[in-house]
Parts: sequence; C-alpha cells; structure tokens
Amino acid sequence: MGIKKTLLEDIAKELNVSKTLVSMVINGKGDAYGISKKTQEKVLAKAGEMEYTPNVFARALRTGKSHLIGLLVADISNPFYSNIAKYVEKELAAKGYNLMICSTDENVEREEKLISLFAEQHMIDGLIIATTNTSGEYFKKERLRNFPIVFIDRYLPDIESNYVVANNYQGSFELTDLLIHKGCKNILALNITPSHISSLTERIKGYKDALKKYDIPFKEENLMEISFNNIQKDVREKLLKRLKQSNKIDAIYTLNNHIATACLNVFNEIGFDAKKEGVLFASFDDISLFDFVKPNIISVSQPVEQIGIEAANLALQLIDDKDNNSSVKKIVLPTSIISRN
Amino acid sequence: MGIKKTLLEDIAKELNVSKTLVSMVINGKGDAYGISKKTQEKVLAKAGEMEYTPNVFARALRTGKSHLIGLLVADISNPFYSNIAKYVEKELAAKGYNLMICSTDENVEREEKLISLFAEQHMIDGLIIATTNTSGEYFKKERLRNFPIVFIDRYLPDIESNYVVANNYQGSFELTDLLIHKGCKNILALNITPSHISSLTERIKGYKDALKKYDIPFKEENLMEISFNNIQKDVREKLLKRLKQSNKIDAIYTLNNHIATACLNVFNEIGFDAKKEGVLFASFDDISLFDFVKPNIISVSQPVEQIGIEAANLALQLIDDKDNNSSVKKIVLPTSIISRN
DNA sequence: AAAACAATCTAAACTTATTTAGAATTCTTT
DNA sequence: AAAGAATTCTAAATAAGTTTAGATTGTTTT
Repeated sequence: MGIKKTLLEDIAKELNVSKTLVSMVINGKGDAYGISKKTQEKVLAKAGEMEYTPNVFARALRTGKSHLIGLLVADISNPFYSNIAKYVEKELAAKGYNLMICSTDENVEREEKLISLFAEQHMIDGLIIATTNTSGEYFKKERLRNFPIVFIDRYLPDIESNYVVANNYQGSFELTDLLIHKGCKNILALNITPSHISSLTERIKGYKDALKKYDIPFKEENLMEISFNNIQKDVREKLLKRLKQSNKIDAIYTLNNHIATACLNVFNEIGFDAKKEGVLFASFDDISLFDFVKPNIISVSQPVEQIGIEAANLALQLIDDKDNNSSVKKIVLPTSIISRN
Repeated sequence: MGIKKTLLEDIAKELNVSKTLVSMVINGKGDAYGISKKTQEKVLAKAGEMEYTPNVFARALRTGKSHLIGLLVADISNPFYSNIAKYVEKELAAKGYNLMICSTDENVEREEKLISLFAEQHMIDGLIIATTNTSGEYFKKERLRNFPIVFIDRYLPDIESNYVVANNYQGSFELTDLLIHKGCKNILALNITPSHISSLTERIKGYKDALKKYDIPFKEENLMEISFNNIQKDVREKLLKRLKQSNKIDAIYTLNNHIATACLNVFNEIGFDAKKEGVLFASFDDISLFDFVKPNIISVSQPVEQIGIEAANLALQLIDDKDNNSSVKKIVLPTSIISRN
C-alpha cells in the first residue's frame, strides 16, 4: 500500500555503513557500542530525513517485547471501566507504551481466549485485567507463570496476585453506616450474580458488618441476587415482590451501577416515588449524572483515576522486574461517600 | 517467561515432516497444497496436543497482516464512543479480528502520532477513527494513500473518504422542529469548540434550517460556543449572562452530551428550575440515565450499535478489497428523537 | 618494529512464521 | 519399461529488525 517504507537497510546504504550500526544508533545504544558522535548524528539526521520508523513486528519478533499492554475489562461501555481505561492509557502513553483495550462481555470463555491470544503468545508485554473468572485456576497455567498480570477491580482469592482495587469493604461499610445513621433499619441490598467476584463479596461483607455494628439483625429477605443476563426483568420481579411484603424497607442499596439504573427504570415504570415512600436510595459506583437523577442517590465513589494510574505503573514495574524477585503488590485504595442532600 | 512456546518446528520434528507442511495445514491450506487428509489430521491433532498458537509477530512480519484493527476516538470515557467501541469489537471478534482502542484526548498531535505508529507502520490492518483533525491534509500523505480508513461520527469535507456517521443534520432539524412545535421561539443553542467538526456544523445547520422553516429569525445571541477545555466554567459564565438578557429563552439545546451535563451542573448550582421557568431542555446524544434526570431532556439518539457494526464491516471490506477499485462508501444513518413527556 | 590495546565498525546468526520453486514418489499411459 | 502426469512433500528464501562475535584501523607501549 502507498509508498515503500524506509528500512534500516535503506539508511545504511545511503550512508555506506552497516545496518547493525544504524540499528544501534536508532535505539540509543550508540555510545554503549562505541559509535562515534559524528556517525551517530549522521544516522539520526538521515533517519529523520527518510522518515524512518521501525517495523514493530520485526522488532517484537526479535526482542520479544511489543511495548503493548493489554487491558481486559468485562464491559468497555460501563463508565467505570471506560474511565479507568482512559487513565491507564494516559499513564502508559507517557511511558512509551500503548494500550490494547478489549471487552470480554462478562464471558469467561472469551476472556480466556483473549488472554491466550494476547498474553500467552506475548502479543502484549503485560496484562491489566478485571477478570470475570470464578477461580484462579486458569492463571496457574505454566504459560502464564511469570507473565506480568495486574488485576484491577476484582482479584481472585485463591491465587497470589498483583492487584489494584478499591476498598470495597470499607466503602460498603461506610455507606451502610450512613444509611443507618439516617434512620434506616431495613436496607434492601440488591446484588448481582455471578456474585463470587471479590469486589461484590466484600461489599456484602461491609454491608453485613455495618448492620452488626448497630445490632441490627441481617434478614435474608433483604439481600437479593440479580442475574447479570437479565438485570431489568429480574430487578422488576424481585423488587415488586419485596415491596409487597409486610416488613417495609426503608432503603434500597444497589451493589453496582448496572442495578442502580435498572432500579431507576422500575421506579419510573411503576411510579414508585422513593422520597414519598420514605425510602432512601443508595448505590456502589458513582456516575456523574447521578447528581441530577430524581431520587437522590447516595453513592460510593471509587478512585477511578488512581486505580488507572496505579495499575499502569504496577504493570510497567512487573515488566521491568523480569526476574520477578520482588513479592506481589496488593494495592487497596480508599473510596469516598457521596451523600446527596 | 514461563514454559517454552511450541513452535511450528517442534510439531514438524515430532511428526517427521517439514514445517512448511505444518504451516500449510494449520492455515487451512492443506487441500490447496495437496496434503493428504491423513497427514492433515495428524498435524492438527499434534498441534492441539502441543497447544500450538502461532507467533503473531512472525506471522505479521511475513504476511504484512496483523488481523488487528485500530479504533481512535477523542475520548474513550465518553459513553457515546465507548458504546461504539463495544459494538465494533463484537463485530470484529466474530470475523476473527481484534480491536485496539486508543483515546486521542481531542488532541491533534496525539492523534497523528498514533496514526503514524499504527497505520503507517502497518501495526494494524485498518483504522476506524473519530478524527479530531481540522483538515484532511494529514490523511493525504503518501504513506496513508490506500490504507483502509473508516471515519466515524465525523468526516473531513476536504477529502474523499469512507465514513459512517449519524444524520446529524436531520436529527438536529427534527429536534428543533419539535421544540418549535412545543411553542419555543427563543432556543439557545450551546455548541462546543472546536466547532469545525462536521457533526457539529451539520447540527447547527439543522437547527438554523428548522428555524427558517417556521420563519423564526436566527439570533446571534442564541448560539454560543463553549470551549472544550473549560466546559464547566464556560457554560456557567455564558449561560448566566444569557439568562439575564431581556429576550428570554424558552429552550436550551446543547449540541452534545458533555455540554448537557455541564448545563445540568449549572442548573443545580444556581438553583435554576427549568420547568418552573418554562424552559425546555434538549440535547444531541442520548444517555440512558437521561431517563431519570430532573429536568426532562428531549434528546437525539444516535444509532450507536449500527454505527459500530457498519464501521467494522466497512473496514473489513476495505481490507479485503486491496486494489481499492470500488469507490468510497458514505454511510449516513438515521437518528431518532427521544421526547420525554 | 612488534605487541598490546582501544576505538569503531560489520558479517552473519537469530527471532518464527509463510511462500516459492522444485524434489521425490507413485500412478498412468503408450 | 520409459515417459509423462499427478500426488505429496521439502529446502531455502523471505519478512525487518537485534545481537553476538569478530574484523579493521589507528594509537600507544616497550
């Protein structure tokens, strides 16, 4: 296509030197290999003039490094992940790395296929992943041992791993605490299945522990599991059923932003006015538009920018630290409560 | 890292055949090259057993094809783009291609750098881009001639190009028409700079033409430019100023979702109740959360899924059609109005 | 002037696939 | 049985870099 690309050899021929020399100079190793300053200048000048850019494949093939980092998330259209993606990319770009973002659609098979394609084949130098897997079994593979992987948002308790997550326990605890302070005693928690995911189990734990702190007994009917594949319908059915029960709820706490949106939809549909009914509405994950939504939403905001930056840097660190002599890094970042009104 | 990867040669040795043969079989060219069925089966079985996956770099180096497609957007954290990304990826995955998503941050230099890295070096086989560039000059480069590029959301009028966009003119026209039908005559349009972008100029044209249709004169004070780098502050200043003027507005029309959010923020800040003031609120770009936002938002929804699918397929088509004998494709998709209440 | 040394550069090997040109074997045909 | 054709397979070239081991050339030392 288009014009022929300039190769190392083209520059070498023009200057009557070897392509070895040109390669060395272009990679900034001129001094290390004792290439004279004069020659180095000549090479760089000619390379610029001829608009030389190295062939990434040839380079990656030879060196085993692509300067690419992969980011695997469950759903790139979820603002939580797309915001993280933005900051990861920004941070990596500053360090000369590029980012490949892929969505697994909360599908374990697809996730494993992508990991196989990217990581096992070394298409990428490192992987940042919000895994959707149920266990760490897959990551124990011989091929992945020592491959730089940083888990974000979710980690797998059954394997030792590097991760960057928000303090889901603390955030959920504080949120529940706040609801109780505002007088709530019957807080309906809507969780999402598959709920084995670490971030969710910790949020549930935070919720239960806050109840315990105030000696409020946890009731089974106040924790409902919503199926990921049918959020809208499931929320409608379960919420309607619960609203009809005698022990009236005084707060609804959705465990992530997907369920929050589904709940809002149901409110609209059935004309449920939370304020009138004296029901507080709270959610884990904050979205900027929550500021303008009809029932006030009390939410837990995750440090998205910081998660992105820390994950990027941890990945780069693991890549540099080839021998992997340092122990795993577990970064847990604080969340903050956004209490509207 | 980890265990040694299986190479073509390893399989060849195990079976006492040449790696040529193994390569042919694995690429599904066994029949074409007259390899016996029996041998083909043996090879495939052994390849599976040894968990062979080809080295993407070696393959790309030799064939000049990476089976990677690049997606360059202004801001991956904008739900409009992240949703498109999701569908593009889904469609490409089904066709055996992978997607590399990058954010340019509405920065022309960064965009050009990324294009140079990905496209000119052929790291990707094709590019899908929501360009932030002011002109098509950069895309006229010799190196990019004949490189498969699909513009989305925005196209550059000064060059012939393949693109997939929403019908911005129609959407804006219909929205303005609707506002007028609802009795509005003083519609404040808030545009975003840099406003040279095709999607924006067409939205403005639609707005003006709808006014014309009803013989409503366009007033300069009803079109304001908001700077992209300082949206919040700029919206506050200009909106406050306009609200104080004598010829009162009866509708606010934000030209994209960023400005809509900024406006909502200002409403909150200054306690502006659009409904009470008899001001309708409308915006180009629909976000699902708009359903629950306090002032009802009349919006133009773009066919995000369709844009993603069409763009992916057009890119693949261009890649297949190497000789580029067919003329450019311009796909314009209809928008729809979401009139809340 | 020969040996030792440093400075500067290069030929060739290497990375892992794909592809071309042709070799080896078996099968027809006369 | 020899020639020709078809079938099945392989050696070697190739893609475009990086790296290793070693070659020049020039300078210093004795």
